[in-house]
Formats: sequence, C-alpha cells, structure tokens
Amino acid sequence: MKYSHRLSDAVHILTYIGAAEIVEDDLSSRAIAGSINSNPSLVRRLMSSLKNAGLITSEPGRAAVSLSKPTTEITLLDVYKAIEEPDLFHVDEETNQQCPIGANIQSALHKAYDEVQQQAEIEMSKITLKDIVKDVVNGNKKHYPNG
Amino acid sequence: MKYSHRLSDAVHILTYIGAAEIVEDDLSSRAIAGSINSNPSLVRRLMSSLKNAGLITSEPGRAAVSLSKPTTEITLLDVYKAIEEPDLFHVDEETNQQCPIGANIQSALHKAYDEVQQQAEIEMSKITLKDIVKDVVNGNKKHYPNG
DNA sequence: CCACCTGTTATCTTATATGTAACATGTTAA
DNA sequence: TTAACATGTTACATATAAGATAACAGGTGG
Repeated sequence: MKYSHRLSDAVHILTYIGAAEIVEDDLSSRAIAGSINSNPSLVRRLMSSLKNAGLITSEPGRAAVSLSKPTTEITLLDVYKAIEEPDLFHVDEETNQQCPIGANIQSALHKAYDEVQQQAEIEMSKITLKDIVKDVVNGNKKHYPNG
Repeated sequence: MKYSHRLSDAVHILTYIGAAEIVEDDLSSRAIAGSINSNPSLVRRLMSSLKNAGLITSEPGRAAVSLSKPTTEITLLDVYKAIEEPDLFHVDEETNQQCPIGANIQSALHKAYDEVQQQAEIEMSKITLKDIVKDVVNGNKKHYPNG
C-alpha cells in the first residue's frame, strides 16, 4: 500500500452516509463522488466491498444506501479489513532457501510483522466512525459557524 | 506499499551482516544478493539508504560492510524509517473543499491515522535486530542441528 | 415509457517496485 | 602497475497495482 488512498475514500463514503442526517441528503454514487472529487464508478466499487463486509446496505436502482450498524459500532479496523490487503508489511517469499539466513528470515519477519500488525489493528479498532463524523462536523462548524 | 518487500530485504541485509560472525563471512553485495535471491544492485541501493540512516558503515571498493551499532540498538523502526515512506496510510488530499465532508475529512483522517501510526511505531521500536538474528539462528539450528 | 440509479466489468493511464545493466571510482594483491 | 573485484550511483525495462473513465445489464419510480 504505497500511494493508495482507498481506505481514506472508503471512510469518506461512510462518513458521508453517516453525516447524511446532518448535512447531506443526496446519497447517489455521483453525489458522493463529487465530495471525494472522484468518479461514481470508483465509489460504487468501494461500496461493493463495504456491502460485502456488511457495513452498508443498498439496493439496485435506488440511491438509498445506509449504514448497516450505528456509527459507534463501525471501526476503522472494519473498514480496513473490508477494503485493504490484510497485511501492512510484506515478507519477501523468494529468499534463497539454500542460505541459512534466507531459509529462516521469513518466519522471523512474519513474527515481527505480526506483532506490529496486532497493535495497529487494536488501535484501529478503537477508532469509530462516530469519532470521524464528529471531527468532520466539528471542523465544519469552524468553517461555517452560522450554517 | 502494496506489494513491496523493501523493508523485508533491508532487514535481511542487516541480519546477514549481524549474523556474519556466526555463519557468514562474504559480505559483498553479490553474496548478500545471493541470500535474498535478488541482485547486487538492489542490495547496494538499500545499503545506501541504511548507510544514510547511520545503521551501517561501508567503504567504496571494499566488501567490508559492518553495523554501526550493536544489534540490540537497531530496531525495526530504525529500518522502517530508513527505507520506507513515513506513513502507513495515505489521506486523499484531493477531496472537494466545497463540500462540508470533503473539506474536513482530511484532518479527521490524519488524526485517526496518526494514532495508528504511533502505536505501530511503538511496537516496531520494541523489536530489535538482535531479536531477528536470534530467531534466524534458532530456526537455523532446527534445520541444521549439527551444523 | 423514460430518466436515473446500482452493480459489474473492461480498458487506459500513471505510479511504484524490482530486475538488470552500465560505469566511474576505490581497493587489493600479484 | 596492472588485473580483478568491490562500492556507489544512475538509467532503463518490466511487472504490478491504483485510479479514471466508459460501458452496459438490470432495477426503480415517476
């Protein structure tokens, strides 16, 4: 995951839906794409993954997507698992098995990476969509104090 | 960083150097590349970053690279910072600033990502090169109990 | 029926990682 | 001093992935 912002766009989509009651009403993929500055197809593809993960509910033909759970029960980890590759780091699986180092570095790295991954996931599970929506709405008030 | 294993290869290089006293002696980029199953140029490029980060010491013309610090004082975080982009996740910086969501999602995401990044880095700082070398050598004993 | 939507697939462009080659320059030993 | 070999750096080709975009089958609702 070097230059990808799929996760950010997915959170953006969920935030858009979650904030719909407050500021938005058009929940079409085109409207959401307008907020992301992207295109409706990308939005629909990401929403497809979010739907498969059970985070949103939608129907063909109707611009009526909704969250499947309260914003307090959707975490950044849920979105991450729905959208991204599971591993933050990748072990080189092609090392030379004839070399003592090459033959054993993979398991050593997997072990190390697993520890980092675990802590990152714990932290991601602490951040809910409600936190994000709240920050966005608060930031919004700063920009539009009378709106 | 989707399919990159730069970090793994960099740790591999350091492990190779760190284990040199025990099992290896040829510290040329060609020999190290042989262990990684890669090529000397890649090894030299990674070593260039590791050198800039102060983790290894080397001289032109001599196959005599060495660690600048004891293995207990080189952490996975040091290698990560030497080799990888600083951020695990990337915020979409092109969101629509005319939309209340698009205008405020970036700072909300930066805040969330920072928290995850911080915990990941804390965990990375707990893993030392000594841990990796030890795991590799132990794995080695399993494979070559009499060697 | 028609305008609009979703869900899915395909293609193009661009960005990045890696493989590979090349070369200037330093080192060492015969 | 010369040959063999090393590092350090740059350039280029290739493979992979993300994102932009278009297309279209099929659902929805006025």
